[in-house]
Amino acid sequence: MRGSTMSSHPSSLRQSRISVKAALHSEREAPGLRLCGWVRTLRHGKETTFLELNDGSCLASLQVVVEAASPAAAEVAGIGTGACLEVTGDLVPSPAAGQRWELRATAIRLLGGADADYPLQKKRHSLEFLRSIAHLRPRSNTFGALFRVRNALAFAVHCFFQERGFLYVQTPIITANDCEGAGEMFRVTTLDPLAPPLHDGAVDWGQDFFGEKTGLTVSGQLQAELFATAFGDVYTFGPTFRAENSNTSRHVAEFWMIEPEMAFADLSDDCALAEEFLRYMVRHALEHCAEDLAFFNDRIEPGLIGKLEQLVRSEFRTLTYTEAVDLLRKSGESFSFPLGWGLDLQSEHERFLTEKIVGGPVFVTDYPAEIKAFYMRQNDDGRTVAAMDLLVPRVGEIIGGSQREERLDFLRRRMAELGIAPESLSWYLDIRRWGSCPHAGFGLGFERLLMYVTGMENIRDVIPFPRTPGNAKF
RNA sequence: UCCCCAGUAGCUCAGUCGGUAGAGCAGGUGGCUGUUAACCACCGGGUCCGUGGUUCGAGUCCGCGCUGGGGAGCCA
Repeated sequence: MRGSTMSSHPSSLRQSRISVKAALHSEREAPGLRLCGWVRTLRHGKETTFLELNDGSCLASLQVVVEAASPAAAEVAGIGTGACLEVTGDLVPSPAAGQRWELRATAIRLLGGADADYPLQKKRHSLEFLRSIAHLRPRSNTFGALFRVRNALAFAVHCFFQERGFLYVQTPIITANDCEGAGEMFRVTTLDPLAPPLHDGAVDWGQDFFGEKTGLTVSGQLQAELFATAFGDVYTFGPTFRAENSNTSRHVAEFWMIEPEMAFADLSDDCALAEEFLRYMVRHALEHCAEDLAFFNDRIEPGLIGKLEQLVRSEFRTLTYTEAVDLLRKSGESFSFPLGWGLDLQSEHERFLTEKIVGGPVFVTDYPAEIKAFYMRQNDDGRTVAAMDLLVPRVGEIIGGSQREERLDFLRRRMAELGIAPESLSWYLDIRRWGSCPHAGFGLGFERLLMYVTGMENIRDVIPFPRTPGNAKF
């Protein structure tokens, strides 16, 4: 730092400041504390002004008491909700109900004012409105709680895998595979959109930056498989992109996916890992995010904590696809979509399975080969593959995985049936050619996990700045 | 992309049979009060999403469009 104009520069603030969370957890009175944060609400009186200061360190705000006689009073005279303050004062037991500690201000400095147009008011706002002010919604109770839980679970993902010896691999964001069948890709190109080079009337992708047609990844799985055949157990955790024109509460164009891949593992190992993973995430949230989860339990999904505690204790059910279809048939429920062996389970079927028949998470395994991807291992019955979906109430499919086809001839035959050119995936086939091994993995949508853990019902409300068709604001 | 619903003050909403706009919160002023979604009184605040039509007259009825939400498909 240089220059006398920086005498009140932020670094000195930073060194002396303590968080609201630390203040609220204090064991004793503490004079001369300094805090910085944003005013959630304030109540002016003749003798006293009360304001609630929140700095995102926890859900609760700290009540700051400003006596009219104090020099701090002048500074808060004209401020409104949303203003940013530096507050110095003494932490003392609060004489009134509602909070254990409060800060009696001795000095206040306005760092950033907020006028009456500040959109976040001290009232309940709709999630739709908050979505339209995504740059400000982290300052609300719901989104404050949400992004603290998101942070805790992102960290827990790494803890879980690192504790078990999985290698974290960063698979590419830009990729040339477009035959995975996982969804439409966003195109990545440096060609002039108004005058692309042409060859035989079509765009000549050979002249593009990478010398071939490329896009943003729809899955890191194929590359994770390559690493699994060198390191055994690996995982990815990164952004994933789908250019589908999906308009639902469960889909976004950019999301974060967790994809473990295990060598020397079959489908039951895969299910076991998924179950252990989900239980670990939920236990981590219960242990580290108690205050925020209590908020979600009260305001977002009544019974949420009970549901999560139940999940930690119970074993997940597993049904084969064939059993699931039978159970749905025998349920007597009338569905609007047809049900039959060989047909894909519709959302209404999946929801009925997990919410009504099982009443909790359920694996559905061994789907007909025709409705699943080319890389899934073919079962001995000749008509099903070793696939699994994990379904949970309210969210639906949260995990999709499989044992991979490790037998070169089986994989080649399946690709030929589906018209996938072997040259385009020669490296993928090479893994089966030299030192192939049984392996399995799954993909888990991080945002869907957050929906399940917090009870939030729209995926756009569990990611900082959601990307959906027609919307890439912020 | 398809089906359904909605759009009125900064926010949440009401608005009857088609007759020209209302409340609470927020803001301003004053009062009162260890308050805590504070309270009381008064004041300011409107492109009724846009556009075209029906009508003497449209927030209200009809067409088209835009935006948002719910559901479906695709999936994580």
